[in-house]
Amino acid sequence: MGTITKALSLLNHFSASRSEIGLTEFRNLSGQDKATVHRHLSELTANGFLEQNPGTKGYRLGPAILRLAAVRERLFPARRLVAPLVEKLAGELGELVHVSLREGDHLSPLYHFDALIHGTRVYFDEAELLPLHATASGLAMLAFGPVDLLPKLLKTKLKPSTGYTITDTELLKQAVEQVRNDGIAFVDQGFEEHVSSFASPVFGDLPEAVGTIAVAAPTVRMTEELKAKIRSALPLAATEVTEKLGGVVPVDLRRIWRNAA
Amino acid sequence: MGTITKALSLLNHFSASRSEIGLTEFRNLSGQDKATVHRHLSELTANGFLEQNPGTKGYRLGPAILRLAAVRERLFPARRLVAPLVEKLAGELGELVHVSLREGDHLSPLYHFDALIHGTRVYFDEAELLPLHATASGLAMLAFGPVDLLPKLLKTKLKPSTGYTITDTELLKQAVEQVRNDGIAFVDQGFEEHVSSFASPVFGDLPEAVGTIAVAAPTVRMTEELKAKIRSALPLAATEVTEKLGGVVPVDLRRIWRNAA
DNA sequence: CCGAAAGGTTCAAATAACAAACCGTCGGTT
DNA sequence: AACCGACGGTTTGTTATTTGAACCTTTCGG
Repeated sequence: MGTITKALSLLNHFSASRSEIGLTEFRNLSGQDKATVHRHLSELTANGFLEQNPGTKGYRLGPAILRLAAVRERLFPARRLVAPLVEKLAGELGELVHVSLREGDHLSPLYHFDALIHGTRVYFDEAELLPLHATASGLAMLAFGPVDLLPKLLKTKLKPSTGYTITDTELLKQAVEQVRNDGIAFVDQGFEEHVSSFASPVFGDLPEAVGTIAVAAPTVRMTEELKAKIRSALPLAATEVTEKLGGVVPVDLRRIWRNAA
Repeated sequence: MGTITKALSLLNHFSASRSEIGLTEFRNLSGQDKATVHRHLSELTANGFLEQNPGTKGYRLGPAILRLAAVRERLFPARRLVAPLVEKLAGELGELVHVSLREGDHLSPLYHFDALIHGTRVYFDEAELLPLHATASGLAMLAFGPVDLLPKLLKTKLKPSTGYTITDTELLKQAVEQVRNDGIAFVDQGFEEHVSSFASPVFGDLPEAVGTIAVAAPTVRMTEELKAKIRSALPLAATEVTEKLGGVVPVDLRRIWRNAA
């Protein structure tokens, strides 16, 4: 792991529930040396990616991130473009829908929306990176993303998120193969207990998935009826998102989706 | 300059007018070695801070930035908090108002708003970092920010943005001293030609400015009448922004502002 | 088919990471 | 008041990584 990756990985420890992190906590979370972590934190702070609370000495995300995000959204307004599509699908299905983009060997939430028509709902943290082997989105990404993604992932140890997470190499290969055939991924409680989800890939201008669109619902609500609705709606939504992002769905996948419908 | 700083500095070359940057262009902009730049770009890409256009091979800002920005805004919703105050002041004065936060030895725009009631208006790029010595915001920051900011800046060569930019050490010291006495900074065309601006500091919980609020107008519109309006309105706005950000205005500055009113 | 320009890759020499020990401060305890 | 442990931060000598000049590869216009 290079210096830059180590430093940037520190930023990934922030989430909705952890807004401020101290030096020792960073050391525990990252498993890196204290001196190294401190130098990285100092350098990130000097560049505005972090700022330090003068009272607690804790670090939090800095203003540089907002500035860059404004640039990114101005130049490539992905969030704004996909938002209406996500909201439409969430409304139709009455369940949580999210679009995520690949970020190295994880998926990074871009936008999510929950119609909030049910009492129970799926908690979704836009700060959290999604693992590839534990989520429906991840399987869709492995099946249709860059070819070296699956081999590379199989070389690492697959960490279980729940008791249902696929951690076996062979099973994962089979699951990905299944998704390649179906054009849609289904995972039952692989990432969060009592949550099941479907996902389909979305594409850029190469025939290689850049992200996914997914529907997640509490497992108890995931009836055959809802599954059928999702299976018929998701490919269309994935196509729309792909088009909004300026990409094209590869012909073979388009055929799979057409035959399924 | 450390590895991390070099890598993160690459991100600062993006702006509204430069959305995609190639390897050679990065090398020219940053002055660093091509191999180094390439490794940095690869590592930033692997972490989702950049993504590569497969067609042009150019790099653009990646999805990780959006994800982190969402976290930052959720945890510390500075943008959302100051927006109404900025818009209010912009409406009252009929000119561009912006709030910026310090990011190392520059200022980083947090939010800006222009009432758009005039035909000509000041162009403001939220992607661009503001230099400390050339802008009213910068002088306000130097006058009321961390004590080592001015000495450190004076050790570097002051780059002129226009023919009016202060580049002389002594003149800059005097200008900052003036701002310390007035509690408000005025700069005439120091950063952009035909644009004049006022700025006052905003504070965090330490008696040390964390950012500024500024009004910019075309020089031709900057009449004595407008100047008087700005001088009376800006300290109030700075106080309000400071309070929104959970900070306090130091007592001595509060006295200066009260006496001026 | 050439040459130029761009992206990308190699291998001695500069630089940063690592581990462990150390300093200063804070809050609570005896 | 002396003691303790936890935390942020710094230092030092050794080890590993990064750097940068040169080299290779691909693309594209003439």
